[in-house]
Amino acid sequence: MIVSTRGRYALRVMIDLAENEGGGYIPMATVAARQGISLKYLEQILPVLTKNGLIEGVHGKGGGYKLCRKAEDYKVGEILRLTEGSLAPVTCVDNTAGASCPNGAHCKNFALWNKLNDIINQFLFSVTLKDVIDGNI
Amino acid sequence: MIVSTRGRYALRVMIDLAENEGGGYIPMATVAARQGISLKYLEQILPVLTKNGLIEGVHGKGGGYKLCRKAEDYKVGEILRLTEGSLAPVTCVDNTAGASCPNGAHCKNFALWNKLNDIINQFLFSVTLKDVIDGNI
DNA sequence: CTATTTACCTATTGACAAGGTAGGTAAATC
DNA sequence: GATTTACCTACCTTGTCAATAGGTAAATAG
Repeated sequence: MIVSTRGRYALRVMIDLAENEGGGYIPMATVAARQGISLKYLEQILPVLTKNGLIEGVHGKGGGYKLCRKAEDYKVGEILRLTEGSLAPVTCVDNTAGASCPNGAHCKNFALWNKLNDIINQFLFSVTLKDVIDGNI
Repeated sequence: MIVSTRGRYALRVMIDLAENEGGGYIPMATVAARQGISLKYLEQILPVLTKNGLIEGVHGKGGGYKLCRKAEDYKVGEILRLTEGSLAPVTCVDNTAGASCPNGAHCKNFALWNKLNDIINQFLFSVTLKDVIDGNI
């Protein structure tokens, strides 16, 4: 699997925030209930999105989360890469842990995995959050 | 990860068999040594390839393995799907265990995952074993 | 100022797969 | 009959997935 529940849930949260935005902040408990996802689990997935400026979180009563940009200004790949850590389809091309294959230059399969990685990234970084919401795939 | 060592090793074995073929059968111990892969591990990866007619295995002295077709007649995706079981990038579109999402019709993300799955398959089933050997990627 | 609401942080857990190791059996050849 | 090879079954260790649990800190309402 390239995308686990972490990335899938994050995407659903972003879509939920986009579809229900009305200027104010939306508590994560509301989103969790609406989406049928464990609040506690969501709470440990989201911080990476706030730290990287995709969403804004405000404490206290009246607080919650809000998108920082318009839906068309988010690439799906951006959301997934942050929450998943890596979108590499095979360890050989996974650079996140400096783990990419040292033998890459000599391996006949390396070009194959590299191309596969490119294709996946090109797709995921071409689709916006708005595209998903509008069913524009 | 979409492709684990099972698929990667299988691909390397197929390439090794293609590059070293000379009419006879090649013992897996030879391939394992050449590729630096555990023989015991390879032995439990290969049976699915013989059962599905990709390679032929012959017992006893002078035996070993041999490709059944020419290198240009194998699709990389074929080898990987058999050894990995599934190439689905996300459980939502994984049909191998009848596990594909029952809510697919209503889920906004389903189309996204479906397209991603299509793109990956289209690529892997367009590349042949010969393409990999020749660096034609 | 106090109580409440919310985000945010840090373990812990159970299930499962990945990546092997180990030890054998059955078939074919010399 | 001995050796070579494929083939089969069980086990093991490590790590990740998907949560659960129990808190702390900040902000607001009253």
